[in-house]
Amino acid sequence: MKEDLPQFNSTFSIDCVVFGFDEGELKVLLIERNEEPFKDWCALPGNLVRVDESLDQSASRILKELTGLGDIFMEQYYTFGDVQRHPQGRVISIAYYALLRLGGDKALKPLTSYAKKAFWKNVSDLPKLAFDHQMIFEKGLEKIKRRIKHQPIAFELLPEKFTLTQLQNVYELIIGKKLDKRNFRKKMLSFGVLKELDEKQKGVSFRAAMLYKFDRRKYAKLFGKEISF
Amino acid sequence: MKEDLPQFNSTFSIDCVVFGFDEGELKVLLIERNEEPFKDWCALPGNLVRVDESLDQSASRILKELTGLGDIFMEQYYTFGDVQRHPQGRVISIAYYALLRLGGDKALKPLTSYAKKAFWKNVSDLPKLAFDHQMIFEKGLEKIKRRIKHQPIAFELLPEKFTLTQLQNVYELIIGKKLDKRNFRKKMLSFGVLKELDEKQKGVSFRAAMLYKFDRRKYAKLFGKEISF
DNA sequence: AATATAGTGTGTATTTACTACACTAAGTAA
DNA sequence: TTACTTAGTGTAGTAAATACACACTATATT
Repeated sequence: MKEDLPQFNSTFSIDCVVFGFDEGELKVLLIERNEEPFKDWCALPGNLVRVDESLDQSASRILKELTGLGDIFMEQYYTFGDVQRHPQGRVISIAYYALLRLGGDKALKPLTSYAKKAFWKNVSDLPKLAFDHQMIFEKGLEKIKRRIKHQPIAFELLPEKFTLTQLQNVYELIIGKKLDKRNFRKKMLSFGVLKELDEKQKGVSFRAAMLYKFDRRKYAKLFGKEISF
Repeated sequence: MKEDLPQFNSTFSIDCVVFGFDEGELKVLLIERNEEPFKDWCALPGNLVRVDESLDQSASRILKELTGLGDIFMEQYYTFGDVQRHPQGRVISIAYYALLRLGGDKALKPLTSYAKKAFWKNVSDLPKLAFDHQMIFEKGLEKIKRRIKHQPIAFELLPEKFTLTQLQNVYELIIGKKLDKRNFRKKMLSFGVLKELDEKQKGVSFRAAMLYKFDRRKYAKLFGKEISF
């Protein structure tokens, strides 16, 4: 059974649920497998953990190979270890979610070196996934839904400079309901973690909105006070 | 290196942070190791995962061996995988916390079949721990601190029947600050997940308090509404 | 028997946070 | 210059969280 797997000293793998926000949609990065098992199926990007790397390093490596980017916001959230989850033997998978800035300038395309095909899919329109990746995805989505309510992770999905409307869109998408614009702004600004820039949105065919950025210093000063929606 | 370890097909282990509440203190269950490495050191209870059991099953088994009890509240919370964390080779450890009803009647003693010694220690007074167990413990404590603010896990630390004062004690201990008694009661009762019994505390040298129990049915009906402190 | 202690049990006023809601201003395109 | 689209703002009512004061019960100590 195990002989089919590449030679690493143990069989644990990392799987990543990579979220991105673009064109008002929440997307997730999938690959198409070109090996058995589940050849030609869609799957979450992942790989075996090498003997000489930590779990976080392994996840970073996978993301780097996949996107070409380093320094991506990423967190381990659960480990899946059902006996039957991999048809060729016992493989335990440590799952990470990652949040990626897609918006605006550079429309990020996954690298083809990593897999035959890699592409963004709207979270509300996923194909069937290989292994137990459906479950891994769902648990990941649930986690960021919970987390966004208490911690400032929405910014990780937006470009450096963003408008309050974009920010609100991210919240609405992830939480899954509409928010009142005035209340949203009031509350968001009241946390004091946003910096208003002297700059406006460009290239839009209507009144340009003010740009803001997330101010990590100010956030650090809050020290545990919750930002919550 | 790896040859020193027992023969399981892969080297994953489970480590458990078992919390208990007794005599107004939050305690954690430790063992004294009687094998190398870290012979005679204190450590968190844990064991290797068997090929034919899932992670949850493995954690349940360890808890059963340790306490003799089944059906313990327990949750996986993080996986530790630094390359150097085990001196004899690469061992990835999946960490669980468990909450145990110690209070009142049966003062739970850990079974000696599991380890030479096993004992309860006050969380604020821990000895040095083997491996990276200090970190595993700290992360576990952090997790339940967070969780108790949003989900009804405090009940898992109390006997079936408990008083509101006991419940408040648990909250204060875990959250780490004093709460106003009247407000605590009002808020706690307003969630509607407690059932007042026709029964009072016994064997106390002062006015006996009303007993309550947590009503799982009512809680299930809330469906996502948060209980929060 | 008096007193100190430690716990239960209720009521109310104040402050704070949440919600609902509609218009004007600015920029673009035709 | 007009039509269109999105940005941006304030207030009032309601609900929730907090802070606070007192009365009652039972026991232990002197």
